[in-house]
Amino acid sequence: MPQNNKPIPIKVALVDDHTVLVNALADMINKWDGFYVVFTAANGIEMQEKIKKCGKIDMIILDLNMPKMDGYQCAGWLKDHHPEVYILILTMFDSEIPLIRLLQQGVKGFIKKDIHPDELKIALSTMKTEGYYYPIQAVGKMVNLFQYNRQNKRELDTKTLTYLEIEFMQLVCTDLTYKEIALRLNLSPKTVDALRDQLFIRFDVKSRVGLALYAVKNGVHHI
Amino acid sequence: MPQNNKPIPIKVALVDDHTVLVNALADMINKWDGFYVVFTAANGIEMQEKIKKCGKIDMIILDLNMPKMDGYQCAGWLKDHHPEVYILILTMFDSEIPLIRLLQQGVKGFIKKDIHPDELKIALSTMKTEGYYYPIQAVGKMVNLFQYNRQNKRELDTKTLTYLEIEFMQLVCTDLTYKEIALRLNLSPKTVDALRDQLFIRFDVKSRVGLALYAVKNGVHHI
DNA sequence: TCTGGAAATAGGAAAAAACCTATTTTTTTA
DNA sequence: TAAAAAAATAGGTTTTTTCCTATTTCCAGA
Repeated sequence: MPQNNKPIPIKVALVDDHTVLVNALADMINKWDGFYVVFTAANGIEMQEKIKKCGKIDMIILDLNMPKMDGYQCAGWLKDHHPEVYILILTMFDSEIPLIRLLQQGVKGFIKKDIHPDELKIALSTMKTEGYYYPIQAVGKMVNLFQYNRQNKRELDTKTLTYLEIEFMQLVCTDLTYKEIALRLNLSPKTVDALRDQLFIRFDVKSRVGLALYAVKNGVHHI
Repeated sequence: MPQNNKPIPIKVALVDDHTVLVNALADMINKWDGFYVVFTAANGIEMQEKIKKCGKIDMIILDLNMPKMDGYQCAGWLKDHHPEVYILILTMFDSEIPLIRLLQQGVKGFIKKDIHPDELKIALSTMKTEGYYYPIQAVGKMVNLFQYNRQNKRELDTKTLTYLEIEFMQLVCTDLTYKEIALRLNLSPKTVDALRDQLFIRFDVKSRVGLALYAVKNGVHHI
């Protein structure tokens, strides 16, 4: 079939465990000019299978919170096996913590679920033309990251977490005691105490429960 | 315009803070025969306004987890002001705790977001013809509720919570100590201790963190 | 109205969490 | 490379949580 002057549509895939929503989204995107949904999947495993079966895609929209294989893991796998695919993360929470991790995984876009469909279309179009899309808030965070790296003003940015801090926060969300967490992290219990107290101040919480809920809210721990 | 032999479409409203998704859902439902989306809203306040402006609706689909006014509160308000409206709850988590509360608020249907669109259509159609829709798992829970009420076999059903337990679980998700929680609940600290220990066993957790995460997972606490 | 079971209460002990302050080690960068 | 900053560590104290075991109170059903 001749393509005439119409451009070849961008091949999109959707991965989200909320099946109703992912289907509704797919229908919507299929109606847009220049986009075509190749497949939808409910989790990372299904995504891997369908990529093999359905062949090359240009863009993939990932939910961050999914069972089995979450958005980070999906992004990591895609980076390793299909680095040419543009990744857009669609997330529920207004989390700022995950940004570094997402950038490290080669994610090209990031958008919250409470946006208007028009903004999603803009995000996809921008990814197509510019190669990336980040909302203005995320751009601000990125600027902070650079400032942190250059000026070492850690305390100005309470939201971005180091890899150790992320590991610690995930262990905070378990039944392990701090002593046991210290063992796991190969740190002295006293170091873990200090780490915790520092995070109490940064996240403005007063107890381990506060830390755990912060972790969930910000996508560090998935429930 | 003459309606001929076509039945009058059911007027549906959607309330969910994830704007992209709610719009995609609305498009999907509008394509179905016999249904017509009157309005969508991002939260309970918006819902109240639009009900006044857009007039009578037949059915409303509510997300359980929303900022400002959540699904329970929306359902409560609707029960008081528009008792004739059929309420379908669309929820993210496979929560079983909220069932009693939803039933008390007069909710006529309950469905998870990980279902296939066809099942949503079935749910809406069934609500139209039968007046209610509950998936088979929820029906099992209801049977349990009756068994609890009739036989007092509390320990058989670890999932359903009393009003006090729900209040307690919500306070567990704060920085309050158990002593402070006891004060709020007008109970002795020792009673609160017993309540906690009992919930540890029922939910198979070993610490307050476990309780808090259980609360989030099961829709008792909204983050 | 008696009674079995659940809810509420209690005392006490051990463990863990939270909160101080201070020193050593490592890393950064001027 | 020396100074400064950050990370890791330490000792000790207080508070809170967790875990026992038991008693009292209350309520529904035989």
